[in-house]
Amino acid sequence: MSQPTKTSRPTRSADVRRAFIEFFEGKGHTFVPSAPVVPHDDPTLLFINAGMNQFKPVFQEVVAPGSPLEGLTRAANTQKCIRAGGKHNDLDDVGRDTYHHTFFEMLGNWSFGDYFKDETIAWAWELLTDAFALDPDRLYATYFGGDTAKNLEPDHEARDLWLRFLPPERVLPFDMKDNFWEMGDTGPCGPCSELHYDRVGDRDASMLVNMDDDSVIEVWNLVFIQYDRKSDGSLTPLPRKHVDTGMGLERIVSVLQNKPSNYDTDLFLPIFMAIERVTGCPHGYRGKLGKDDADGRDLAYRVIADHVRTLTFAITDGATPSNEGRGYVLRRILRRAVRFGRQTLGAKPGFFARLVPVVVETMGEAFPELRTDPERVIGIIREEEESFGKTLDRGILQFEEFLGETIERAKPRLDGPTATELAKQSKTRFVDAAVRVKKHDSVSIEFVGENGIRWPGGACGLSVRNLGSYLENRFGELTISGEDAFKLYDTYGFPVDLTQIMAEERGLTVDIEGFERCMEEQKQRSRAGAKGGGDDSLRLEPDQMARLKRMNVPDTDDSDKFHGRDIKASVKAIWSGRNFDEHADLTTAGTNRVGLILDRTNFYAEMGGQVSDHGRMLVTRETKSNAGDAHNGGEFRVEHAQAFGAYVLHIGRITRGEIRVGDDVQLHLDTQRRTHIASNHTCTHLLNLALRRVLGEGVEQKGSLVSDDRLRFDFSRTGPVSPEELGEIERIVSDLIEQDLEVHADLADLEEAKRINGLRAVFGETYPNPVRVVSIGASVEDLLASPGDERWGELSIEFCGGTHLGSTGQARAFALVSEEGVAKGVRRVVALTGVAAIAAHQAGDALEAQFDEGERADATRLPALIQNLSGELDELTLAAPRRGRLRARLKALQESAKKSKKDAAKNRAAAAQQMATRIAETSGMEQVIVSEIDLGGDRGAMLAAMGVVTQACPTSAVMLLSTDEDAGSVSVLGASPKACVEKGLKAGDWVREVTGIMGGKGGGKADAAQGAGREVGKLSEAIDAARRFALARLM
RNA sequence: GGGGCGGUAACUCAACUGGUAGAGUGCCAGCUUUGCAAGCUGGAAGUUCGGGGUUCGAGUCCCCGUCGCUCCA
Repeated sequence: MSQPTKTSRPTRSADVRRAFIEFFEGKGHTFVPSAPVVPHDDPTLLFINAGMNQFKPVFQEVVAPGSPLEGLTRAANTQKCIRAGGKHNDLDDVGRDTYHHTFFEMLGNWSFGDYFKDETIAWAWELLTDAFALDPDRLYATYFGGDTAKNLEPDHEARDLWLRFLPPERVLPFDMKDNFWEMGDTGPCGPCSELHYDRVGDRDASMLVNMDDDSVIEVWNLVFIQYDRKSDGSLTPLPRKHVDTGMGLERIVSVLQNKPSNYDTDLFLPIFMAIERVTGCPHGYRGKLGKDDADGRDLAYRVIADHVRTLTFAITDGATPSNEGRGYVLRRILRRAVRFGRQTLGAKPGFFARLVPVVVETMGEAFPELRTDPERVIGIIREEEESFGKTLDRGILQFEEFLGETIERAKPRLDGPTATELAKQSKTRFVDAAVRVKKHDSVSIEFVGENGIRWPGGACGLSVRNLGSYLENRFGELTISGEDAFKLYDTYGFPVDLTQIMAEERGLTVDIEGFERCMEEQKQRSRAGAKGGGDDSLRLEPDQMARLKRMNVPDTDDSDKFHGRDIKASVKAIWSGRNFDEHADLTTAGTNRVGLILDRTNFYAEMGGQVSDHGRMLVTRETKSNAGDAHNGGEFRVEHAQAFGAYVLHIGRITRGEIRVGDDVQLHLDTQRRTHIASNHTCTHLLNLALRRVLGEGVEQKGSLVSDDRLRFDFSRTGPVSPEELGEIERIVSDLIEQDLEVHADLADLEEAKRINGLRAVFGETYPNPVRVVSIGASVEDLLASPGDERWGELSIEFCGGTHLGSTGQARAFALVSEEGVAKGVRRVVALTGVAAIAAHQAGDALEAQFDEGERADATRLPALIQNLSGELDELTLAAPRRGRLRARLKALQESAKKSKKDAAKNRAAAAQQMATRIAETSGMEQVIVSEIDLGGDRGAMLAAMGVVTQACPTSAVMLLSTDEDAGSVSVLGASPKACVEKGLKAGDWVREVTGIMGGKGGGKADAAQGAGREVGKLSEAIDAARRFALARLM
């Protein structure tokens, strides 16, 4: 008995999204746009997998000052999520049911220490029954029923709040597994409460809740974060309680549209239509599952639709398919989709990339970032599809080889061609295009190819006839070993089930258990390897930060981090990595590193790609309580400084005496290091500007590292940067240094600053307000006075919190030292400044001089010179443009060296030929020719001579000996024509015998052999022995 | 982070337990042929990814590096 709708129910997915957000905006929530699915700054997370990810710092109470999250108490949004690769989701399940996805949207509302269970539950009820107009009789609520073993009370509070809206029989308790949420082993956690919806209605479905029944599904999970779990397992109530809710958009839309499956909604139907069009599959999506979907066609539709969403979003947000980390997850997802498309739907190569536009079209309004550069996404996917095709081709060849070996093992001898030969013949047919038929014996094999990839079976046309039954008749059942199947998978990326299909078509089976065993071993190995490297860096986990707060340790005041002068501060805490200690000294701390927290600091902590300052701390006044002690003047060497939330941890070693909490210390920066860092940082900005000038506006910063000895800058760009362009970039930066422009840095209002013409900000980065603007060549004041001024477009203006030079001239010099690709579409340059840059330029000058000399040098000296120059060219730190030029010159030198070497060889060969002709003439038709020849150690020439002699005297056994005075050895070559071999003279034995006499070794084949003797003096003895040996055999 | 496989002529790939680096395609020249992805003959083209080692001798074996592919974490 559904009541009349108070509000008209939203049905289009776009309306559902909007209605949800507007509902919560109406309840005082701030709309915070979805974070990118690729968490660039969180290496522990492959992808954003829940709405709360971007709010983690708020829950952990570690929001950096000035962050957009600061002061946030209520938020709502729809968050794009990817679940794949982690423990959460098995990729293979996606598409087999109606609700697993690798990509989905999570609608959510949050309270950060603001409202709690009462409002959360009331609003959830109001949204579903009023704004979404769902039938209240079909809703069931669950709450946490407590856990006696863990000493946790049932959440009666939530239960009672539900009873305001629902009868008791539809408010159900569940255990830890279903209704208690934990982020990790430690940290914030708490009970949760879920809303479930009965798709059928007019019944009591309470027994079906949480039973994995397709008709009764969870639609909304409300998490009440009220505890903090300590490392010892105990729970303490949080001072500030939070709410985190999540409602899967795909699922709620299916409910609102009255569809039995997420895939039957308007989120997927347009994609299905596009798949039908792009694959040319004659049948559309039917929505069948499992047994009803016998040919797996609907499964394929679902897999492809899900995966194209994932790939489109992930690539848009900056990830790329690759062979490691999250890139690898993407690669697997893409390949899975491509295989389903090609195998089941008969799609043509490149079909998957053509699905990107439909995703952009349907989702572009909610997620405008999709529209920025869809061509890039299409390009990356297309390339990846193509390389997958190559992988499969290689795998097919390898499969044929293994197949041959398998058959060979089963029955070593065959009449006619061996099975291996058969497989090899068929292999060449694979590589050829179109249709070929190979006939032999009773075997007829037909392969039909299609633009590079040949799929076995069905739709795409590869069929192998008769081979299977032929083999079966001859050998009975054959099995491809687990090792072979695993090797195909492990080394060539060839999917096992494809191996199975191909084996079956040939009447073979695959040892799957053996395969699994190999797989398990591989996993063991990887895990063992992963444990090796321990991370010994000192870190402050959220747990410890909370503890510092309770110890009343104030946030570190870092407002002195820019000026670089010494300051005084006092020690507030000492972190050993395990405990907060009262003191640390040489003996207790030993060589271990400890972390100090001060009330204020002038150290710049590692941030935004800039490394931290180094320096020293000297105890100036000891704490009164210990004034009597003899712990005079402690000294601490700071090797690293890192910010954790609002605390700056100074990491380093005690170098003298002792440091206690409460001590006053003098902070002394390593100013030389700081200057180097500033120089590299300022030049990074100049470089950014120069890159944009030379390579165009398409240059987007993708990463940056500023350290004391170099700077590294990654940017978007397809294809390498030419040496000319590099030279131009280097010149522009050098010019800007030459001009000695003043560097300005000031805080500005974020919105105002964003309007400045020519401002560079990093894509996807969030900036605090007020934001620090670093401008080179114009004061921030001037910029803000007329933000639209065209002149600013020519300047370097960036949001940046780093340390910089006072003016560009202090950098003194700049040298680009390398340029390389780091990922598809991303290039990396490394550069030096200051003395290091000057040194690089000087080294370049010196090397250039050597080149000048080398180009005038005599041909005989050239090889040695080239070796030397090429070594230096690789070893020396040089400016990249110059390196490019010198490489070209080296190439020219090598060419000319090669030419003279070839000429020399030709001359020697001519000489050798003359000598050889004379030998042949004087020897006549003797059966055995043993002759000394004067060719030094030049084996090539000797071989040429041997060729002449054997050609002139084809029936003679020939041995040539040449003394190499320099090396003190005698090279020996022997040749024995077929007739002589048959009589028992094998060239290998002959040479071995002769070289043995001269204290050397040698060997070879029966018809030709070579070796060398060590004792030049025994040459004539050896020659006599050679004759005797040969004649004895030939008698 | 831990494994597996690979890098040879412009391209695609051969080369057995270490023993004179080859084939097809393409290129160049000539011939034949007045046409279309034609035929014949000849030719040029190699730092076998870089460096070190073992060896009488290394494309091949060992070590280091580099690049590509691939699996696992």
